Formats: sequence, C-alpha cells, structure tokens
Amino acid sequence: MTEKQLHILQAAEQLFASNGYHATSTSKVAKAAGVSEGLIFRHFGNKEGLLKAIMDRGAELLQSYFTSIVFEEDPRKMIRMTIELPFEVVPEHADMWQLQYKLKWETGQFNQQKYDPLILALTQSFQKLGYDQPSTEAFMLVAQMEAVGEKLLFGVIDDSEQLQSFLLKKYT
Amino acid sequence: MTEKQLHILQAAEQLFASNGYHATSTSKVAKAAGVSEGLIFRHFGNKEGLLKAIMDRGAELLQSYFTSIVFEEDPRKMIRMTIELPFEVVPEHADMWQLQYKLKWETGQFNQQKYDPLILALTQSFQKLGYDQPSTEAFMLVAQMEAVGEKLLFGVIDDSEQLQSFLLKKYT
Amino acid sequence: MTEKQLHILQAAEQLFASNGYHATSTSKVAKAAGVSEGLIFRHFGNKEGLLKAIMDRGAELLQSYFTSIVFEEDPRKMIRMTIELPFEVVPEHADMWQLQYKLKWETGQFNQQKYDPLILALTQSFQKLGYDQPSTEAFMLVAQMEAVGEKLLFGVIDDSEQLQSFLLKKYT
Amino acid sequence: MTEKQLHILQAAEQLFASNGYHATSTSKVAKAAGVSEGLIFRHFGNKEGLLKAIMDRGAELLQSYFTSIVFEEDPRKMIRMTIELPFEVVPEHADMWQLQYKLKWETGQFNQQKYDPLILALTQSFQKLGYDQPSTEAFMLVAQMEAVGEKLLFGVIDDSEQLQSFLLKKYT
DNA sequence: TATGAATGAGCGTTCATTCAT
DNA sequence: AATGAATGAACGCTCATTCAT
Repeated sequence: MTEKQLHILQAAEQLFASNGYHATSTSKVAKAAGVSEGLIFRHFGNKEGLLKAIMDRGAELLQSYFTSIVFEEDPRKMIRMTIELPFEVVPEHADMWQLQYKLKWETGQFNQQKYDPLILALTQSFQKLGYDQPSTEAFMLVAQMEAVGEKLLFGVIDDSEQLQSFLLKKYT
Repeated sequence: MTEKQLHILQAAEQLFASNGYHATSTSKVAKAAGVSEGLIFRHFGNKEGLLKAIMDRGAELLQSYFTSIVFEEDPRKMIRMTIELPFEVVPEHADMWQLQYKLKWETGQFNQQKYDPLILALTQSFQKLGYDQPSTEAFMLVAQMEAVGEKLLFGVIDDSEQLQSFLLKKYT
Repeated sequence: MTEKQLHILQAAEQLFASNGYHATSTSKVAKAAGVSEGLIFRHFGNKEGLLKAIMDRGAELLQSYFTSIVFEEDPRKMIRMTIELPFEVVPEHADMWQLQYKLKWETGQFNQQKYDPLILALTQSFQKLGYDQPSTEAFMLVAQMEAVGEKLLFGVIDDSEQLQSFLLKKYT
Repeated sequence: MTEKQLHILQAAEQLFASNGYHATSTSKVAKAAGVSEGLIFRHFGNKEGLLKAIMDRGAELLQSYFTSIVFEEDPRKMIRMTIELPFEVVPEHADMWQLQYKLKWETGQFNQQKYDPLILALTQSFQKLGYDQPSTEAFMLVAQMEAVGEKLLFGVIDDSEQLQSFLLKKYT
C-alpha cells in the first residue's frame, strides 16, 4: 500500500461518509486526496472497488472490536462492554460508522451476519445469567446499540453518559 | 393536486424507495409516471422539490399514526401501541418506510423532532407508571421501535410475533 | 427526422469516413454538426447507434443502385452497368464509400450478402452469354469492381476512363 | 533487437490485426507481451512508432514474396506465381495480412508503391505475351489478387481451389 | 535495460434542467 | 397544462505518455 493509495482511501472514506457514495464523484475524491483521478482506477479498478476497499477496512476494524468482547468470560462484563461499545467507538471513528450506516441503506446490502458472532456470544451470557429468552435478549441488545450509534452520529443525544449509565443499570 | 401530479409522486416514491434518491433519474420517474420529463419541473420546480413533496406525504402519514397513540390515556396501552406500531405499519407501507430510512441517511436530513410528540407522550406514561428515568425510557423505546422497523424491512427477523410478545412482556 | 438529426448524421458520416469510427469522438461529431453532444445520445442511443443509422442510409443507397442493374434484361448491358458502377458512384458519394470500406475492416463485420442479389443476377447474364463458370465469373467481376472502387478512393488511378474502357472491352 | 522487443512486436501485431490499431491499447500490448508499459515507449518512442515497426516488418515479408516472382523469366510462370500468391500466403500469414488490410483503411496510409515492382515486372510479362494494354492488365491482375486475399481473410470463398484454377485458366 | 506508479486529457454517456410549441 | 427537443456540465473510466527508481 503506497502513500497515495492511503490518501485516496482516507479521502474517499471521509467524502463517502459525509456525502454518500453516489453523491461523491471520483474527481472530488482525487482532488481531496491530492492525486490524479486516473490513479484511483489504477489502484482500485473502479469506483465500486474503492468502496469495497474502504468497507474491508471497516469490517476489519469492526471485527477487532468484536473479538475483544466475544472472548470475555464474565457474562456481565461482556454485556457491559457491548453497551459501552457505541459510546467509545462511534466518536472515535465517526466517519467509518457514518459510512457503514449510509451504505447499509444506499446499497441495500446489509450484512446482518457481521453481528452473528457477537449475538451468539451474548446469547450464552444471557443464558448463564438465567434470562428467559436469551437469544432474543441478545438480538435486541445489539439492535439497541446500533440505534444508539445512529443517534450519536446524528447528534441527537444530549447527555450520552447518562444514557450509558441508564443502559448499564438496565442490564446488570 | 392533478391526476398526473399524483402519478409522478407515486412513481417517484416507489423508485426512490427501491433505488435511492441519487440513483433515480428524473427521466426514469417521468417514464414510470407516464408523463413528459418537463412536467416534473413545472410541478415541483426541481428534483429536490419532488423529494420534499414525497417527504411531506410521508411525514403526514407518520403523524396520523402518532396521533392515535399520543392521545391514548391509559399509559400501558400507549406503550403497547407503540410497540405494535412497527409490526403493523411497516409491512403495510413498506415502500414509504424504506424511503424514509433511505433518505434519512442519503440526504442526512434526519428530523428527530418528528418523534418529539410521541416521546413526550411516552415520557408522561412512563412517569405515571413510576419509572425512574421516564424520558430516557421513552427515548430508548422509540429508538428500539425504529431499530425493529429497520430489521423488519431488511427481513432479518424470523419470528416477528415472538419478538413482539417479548417486547410487550418487557414493558408491561 | 428533425433538421438537427440530419446535421448529426451528415457530420458523422463525413468524420467517420475521413478519420474512422474509433478515431472520431462524439464530441467532434457534435461540434461539426453544431449541436450539443447530449443530443447525439438522445437521438441515436449511443455511438454505435449513430454508426448503425449511417450504415442503414448507406445500405439503402447501395440497394437503390443495385436494383437498377439487377432488373436489366440485356445481359451485356447488365455487365456494362456493373463495370460503370464504381466509376460513377464512387466519385459522387465518396464519403459514404470510404466509410463502407473503412468499417468493413474496422468492425470486421463484412456483409458479403449485400452483393448476393447482384452476383446472382450477373451469374444468369454470364450463363446466357455462354460463359463456362458463370457464378465464378460474376463473383470475380464484383470483386474487381470493389477493388476498382478502392483504388479510386485512394486516388491511385491516373486515367480512370482508360481503365473503364479496358474493362468494358474485356467483358463484351 | 532484444528478445523483449520482439515479444512486443509480436504481441502488437497479433492484437492490432485482430482488434485494430485504435482499439488496442498500449497497456494491452504490454500485458500480452509480458512487459512493462514503459518499455514500449523506450523502444518505439510512441504508439505510432510501434505501428511503423510492425508495418516495416510486414513490408519486408511482402517484398520477400515479390522478389521470388519478379525475377522469374518465364512470363506465364510469373503470372501463375502471382495468382497463386494469395492462396498460399494469406492462410499462412493470416495475422499479418489482416493487419495490412486493416491498417490500409484505418490509418489511410496506403502505399500503392509497394506493388510497383511487381506491377512493372508483370507489365513486361504481359507485353512479352502480346497483350494489348500490358500495364493495365498488370494493374488489374494485382488488384484482383488483393481482392481475392481480402475475400479469403473474410472466409467468403467456399472453394478456393476452384477459384484458383479459374483464374489460372483465364490468364494462360 | 526495465519497471510500474503517476499523470492529465479525452472518451462515451447520463443527467437535471430549460424552453419553444 | 403538457410535451419533448435541446442543452451543457458532470460523471466514471481509459488512454498514451512520463519519470523516478
């Protein structure tokens, strides 16, 4: 990965995230990356290839967060880590998350399976804690964290710490 | 509103919903509506005006659903109605909902205020029922219902009745 | 067929003929036709559609020449008319002929069948005149006329009248 | 001429022949030759230089065929060899011939002079045999052989042996 | 000699929009 | 109110060519 390739990826990630995939032209990406437009196509084949490269980076990041949760043995701790996830990771990688949410709708290709390992692990945790319908609990917890991430991105949450402690109290 | 105006709106609603705003050309809308290209611009000014008209129709529909909930006096019943909302309304008006979700991200113009009356009313209900943090409860309930609507649209919920009863049990 | 459509066809015919299909850009065609580039695509779909429209016009012209020959009853006269064909028609419609020859090679889609009616009619004439292998005679006569047309276009024939009378003498 | 230079020439010859000059990109040539893109330009200056090098090779090959004919002393034998030329040489070097024909039209740079030595020699042969207009006879014989070569390349000749003997009978 | 990253102009095509009818 | 021919800017992408290594 050359330096310019990275410039392209970063510029595209930021522009796709803030304006959307279709509304971002390759020429704008090139300009923002300080690179000729042709270089995008040499390195990524076409615009969709560029998108895919970004998505792959995002998926890797997502996985790296999930693994640290999934292998946690203490069920309460695992749930706590899940709840903390959006509050920590969304502000830190806002661009990437905005992009993930945007593309979920723009491309219509939502890959629910990404969350499967997390949901499975949470199911076991809820089971250990004696919940009635552990898999549904896990499903809805993850769904809520997605929703919270969304709201954080849109900036409609005034007091995020209060919301976080509210959620933690609910599940522990 | 002439008949042709309505044709345009319906065609655009369906196309925007399934393909997205940017990926739908005005010429495709015109063709689908059985109308000349120019007519769209005579009636709606420009493509964005067409979008706005559609969004307004959607907002009206949304409000009509909310009002029946908001004026419910029995707090438990109001909460139940809120939970039932996505399970009933999303399958019935899938196009419109898909559109609302899509545009929320594609245009970035999400209007959280739409939910304010509902959240406010729910806050009062939770208060009546003695919940600790009624406004946060209301906020998260609505957020969950949004998330459930999303999942229903994507078809990743196997047993929607079971999920519905799970949620009802949680809140009553 | 509007006036501008005709302008486009004429400009394209001339440019394709002198520079070739691939070497002629649609923007050059538009400029030469005094028309916006987009109009080409509205009327002809794409560049290939433009080419096809030109080829169709050419085929019509070709057919109109052939019919007057094919229905000639006097075998000697039919042969004479065939021989005279390139000397008359090539100078008059040089652009169109240049284009036909160019595309025969550029696109690789040579349609020998175009000549079939002419070859068939000539075969009968040679037969009437008692030639040994009338169909081969007809085939080679047409091939020679194609070759003469080529040479005329390239301007490598000094004395075309002398060549014409040479050929006439050969076959009568 | 290094080994890589030869690879480039062969790849370009084959690609130009089958797809045409304009439709063949230098990058495709480089890939087919197993060589970096830059090397083409180091060796041949630019794309046109590459074309020229190929044409020169073709002209050499053509000349080598002509010389064996031109120095034939028996006039009937010389004519026979000329007639046999396309039937022998075209199937053997189809690529090269296709290229020569294609470029004749695509680049417009047809060099009739290539045939001059052959036409001159044939003129003398026809003179020896007492033909009336020997130079025109020679010109048209060569033109016919070009046309036959064309038809062979396009695969529109069913029985090439019959055609060959037809032509031989005509001239001997 | 040879590579391949990088360029910038140009390509065919689509699009939102205008306007004479 | 309604049409559809016409526009021109932008789009994604390809290309011949350059140059540091």
